[in-house]
Amino acid sequence: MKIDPTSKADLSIQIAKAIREEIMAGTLRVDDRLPSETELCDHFEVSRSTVREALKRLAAQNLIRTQRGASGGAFVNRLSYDQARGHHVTTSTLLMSMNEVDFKTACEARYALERACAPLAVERRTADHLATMRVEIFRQGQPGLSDESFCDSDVAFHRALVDSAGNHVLSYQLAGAVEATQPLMNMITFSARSREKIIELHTAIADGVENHDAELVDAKLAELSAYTLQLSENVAKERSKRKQS
Amino acid sequence: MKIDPTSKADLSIQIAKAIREEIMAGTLRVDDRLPSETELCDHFEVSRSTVREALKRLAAQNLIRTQRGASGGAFVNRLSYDQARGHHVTTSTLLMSMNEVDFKTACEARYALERACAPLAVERRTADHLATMRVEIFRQGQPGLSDESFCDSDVAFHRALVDSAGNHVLSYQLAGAVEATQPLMNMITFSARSREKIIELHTAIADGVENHDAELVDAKLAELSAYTLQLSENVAKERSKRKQS
DNA sequence: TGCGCTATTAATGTCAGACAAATAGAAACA
DNA sequence: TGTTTCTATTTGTCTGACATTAATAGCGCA
Repeated sequence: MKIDPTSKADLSIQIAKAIREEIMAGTLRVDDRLPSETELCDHFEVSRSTVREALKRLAAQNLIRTQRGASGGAFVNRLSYDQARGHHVTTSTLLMSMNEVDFKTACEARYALERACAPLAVERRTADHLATMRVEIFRQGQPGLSDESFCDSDVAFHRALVDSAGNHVLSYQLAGAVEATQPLMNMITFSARSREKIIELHTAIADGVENHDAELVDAKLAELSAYTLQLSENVAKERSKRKQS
Repeated sequence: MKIDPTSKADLSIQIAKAIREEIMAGTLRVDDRLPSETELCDHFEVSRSTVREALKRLAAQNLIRTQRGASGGAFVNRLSYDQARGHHVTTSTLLMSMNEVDFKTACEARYALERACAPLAVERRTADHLATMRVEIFRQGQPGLSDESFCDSDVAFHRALVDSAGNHVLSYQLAGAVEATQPLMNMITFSARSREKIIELHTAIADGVENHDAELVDAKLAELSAYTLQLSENVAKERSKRKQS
């Protein structure tokens, strides 16, 4: 646990790295207390500001949490699925918006992954998951629902589908793919007719999950993927038409 | 872009959040320069240390990069796939080790996702991907290879498989699932016989990808998944036996 | 004119010391 | 014994200073 003062890298980066490696190696375990800021200053022979900047870096990754007061300090944080999911979604969303990922690529990735959940979902789905899916389908059919709310409900539906596979790790990994496509989905205007079609597919998927029919779920997800893609292409066409005129 | 000084949350957290939201909303775009630290101090009415801690938080998420010197400053960073992948792998690994994810769950998630790539991989694989896969298979057959190196090669093989699907987003999402299982895989001792079996399956997969045979790839991945799981169960049995004696 | 060196300047990185605020635990007290 | 107060410890914030880096303008000189 040492740093190289001659290195070009900023001291706070080096210190953060040193501590991060101790956490990943298991030398520092969940809920262990790190030395106090003053002790870290002594150890690394840097000022308190530098130590603090290093700790903030770690806190930004949810690796540590801090507490004030006597017997406070910085503690190794247990990374929860929720925290990790939130991070993953943020990063995925930014990655896709900054690199101008086209709808086709995003859509393809999303449905490929979702279809991977189908066999597990039909096997393990609980009444809770089914209920959530049905509720969201109902919401989607409400008249006067904004496009944005429709998309929100869509995400909730798909999240329930993914969760019904009963595998935390899978749910976490898919959150990025599913939720990060939402901003792209929000750019699509869903006509009453297209909503009807989507609801029909959602219903078929929910039925398939309920009846342990993996093949049906897979087929309907493929259809949904193709249909979503087609809608996005229509939007693209409309836009280029408007540009010309 | 304001903060609430009466809030309980730390100022540096609030400031980081405010700036992060501007980036996510697109108000601040890639390569835009943020105001200098001094200007941010004036704007948020806090000290420079506080502003700096906020910036370090954002830097830890690769959202900004900083440059010294005149015309330096903090710039909105374009999140690269590599950076995002690195983050994702780190987080996934920690998530799995801290929450004591069992091998079965991790393995199931990993292979479910990998099988989702198969149809795309057989369609789009390039000569490069195939060559990488063959090279790794060759490495895996070298005598005297340590278990760790064998696992490294295994990861490289699977990464090539995933990449051959030709979808950046998919590759990014799967990196977490594939690479984060490596520490768990490293706990398995691969006998000469089990290595032989795995190499056989890898070869069949590579053949399937080369010959555009999605069904074969899918089947062999399923076999590989089952076999890996079986190996891990043997390890678990051995361990419990040793405990009793 | 055009090239190369230097000084300036503006920005981040680091340091030092102070005070504020929170909190747990000890001490004093009813 | 229960409650309050005090104290010590630790993180959060502020202030001001200097170090380091790097772009740029200015200057001298061929």
